[in-house]
Amino acid sequence: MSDVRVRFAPSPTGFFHIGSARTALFNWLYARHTGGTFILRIEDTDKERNTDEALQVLFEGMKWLGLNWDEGPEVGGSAGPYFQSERTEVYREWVQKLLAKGRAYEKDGAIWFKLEGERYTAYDEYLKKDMEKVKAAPVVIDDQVRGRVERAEDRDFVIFRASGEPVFHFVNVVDDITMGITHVIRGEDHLSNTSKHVELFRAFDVEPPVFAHIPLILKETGPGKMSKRDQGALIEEYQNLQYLPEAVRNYLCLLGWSPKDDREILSISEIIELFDLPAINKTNARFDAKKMGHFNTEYLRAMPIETVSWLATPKLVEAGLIGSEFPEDTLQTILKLCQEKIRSLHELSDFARFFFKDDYTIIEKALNKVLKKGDPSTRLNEVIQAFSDLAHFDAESIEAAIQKCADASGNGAGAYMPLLRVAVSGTNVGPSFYPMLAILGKEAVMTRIRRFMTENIS
RNA sequence: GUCCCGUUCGUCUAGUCAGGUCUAGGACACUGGAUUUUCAUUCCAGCGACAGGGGUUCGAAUCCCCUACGGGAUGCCA
Repeated sequence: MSDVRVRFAPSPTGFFHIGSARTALFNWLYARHTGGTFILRIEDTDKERNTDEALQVLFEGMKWLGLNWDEGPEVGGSAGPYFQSERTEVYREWVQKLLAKGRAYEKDGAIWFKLEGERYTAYDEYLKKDMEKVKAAPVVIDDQVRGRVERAEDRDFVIFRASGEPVFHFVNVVDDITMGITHVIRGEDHLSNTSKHVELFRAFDVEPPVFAHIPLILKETGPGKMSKRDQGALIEEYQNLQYLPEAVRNYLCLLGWSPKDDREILSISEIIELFDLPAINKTNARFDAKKMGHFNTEYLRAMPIETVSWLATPKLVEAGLIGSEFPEDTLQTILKLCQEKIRSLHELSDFARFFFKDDYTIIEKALNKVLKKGDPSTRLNEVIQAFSDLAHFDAESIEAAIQKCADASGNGAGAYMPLLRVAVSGTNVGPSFYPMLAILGKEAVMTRIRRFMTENIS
């Protein structure tokens, strides 16, 4: 156990943004790497935006990604409460310290933090008016990611609104002090705010924590950072797509960090061991949905069939394809065939439907393609004949039977396989062909071929 | 406007701190080929980058300066 204490401090907005998730992840990784403590603190000072559902989205997203917290909501801890909405007394007490020291003052009903330095008035281009400015000494931070960064604040800023509610910069610093935070790992969008925060730490006579500002995640196309409206920006989307959380987490780790060798698929324990602050990139990373999908596919393929079955069963039951008593060994045989073909679990119900149900739809395009060449009825009648002679309907026998038809007609097996596949599964894309027929069984295959002929070949 | 941060294949990145082993490596994507007498998988190959300029040096992707471009901040949002 080390004395490292890091925190993830989201404000509940009703969605879990991929950038926030990555910030949470990096904090969690650092805590686990150092044997420190990972704290979850809810920054809900903006009351209107906070609802219980919003909180649940956050908690569920964190848990889904495997980011368990050591202190915070639900688990408690000695530095609580962990909701800023419940820390009003703490903030009142701490703002008094500044007031007493003359480092804060009231104006327009709000409380302002007072910078130290020579004062003058100057026109502000951004605010488009004259403002009182301060020649404050520059703040220097030794950022673990970006190195030495120097910046000077030049205006007093509000720490308590006229409404009586404290402002982000203030509560952030007070909480980091009272919760004993040693390392602040957050998005680069806060880098410019850090001088405000360091000014506050100093005004409280507290040594600031170590800072590490991580790069942002940019939208896939177009300018700017990922916004909640962009495709793939929300963790909920991956949950809905039934992506594997390990895959999402692995991809997120690699957005702004790398193990410094050619490895990409890494177990979480390997990542925990290798992860460190100075190894984080300085450059913003652009989100890539295809690469994210690639990780999911890799993880899915590597998954033990028992796990695939365990994950897939509820989905298949929900889709009405199987009952809960479906034989496990048959299910696993089917899933094994599907596992190597699908890219994500959410494709499974559609992909495997024909294994369980006769009501699969025949895809128009596939049908036309397959009916266009040769003489489909003749081919299928040959197959029916060949199959009816089979004593054992296993993959090898089926292959031999088709081969026999192909040899006899001189057409090649290519004239039979796509046609048969459409007849028994409705599509020209699917699992490995011969094993697939074997699982379906002779009776079902024959019935489906006959039905196909009467319904689709005039 | 001002301030802060950044810039290697289309994208994620290795290499930069400790200059030569870099005719710049890997992955995703894309293109082509082989395998599968189907679709997919797999395998192989190809395409493809040090933002530009100046300097330091025997030697620069790597160090310094300038420019350009990108991102962020500049709220009584967080």
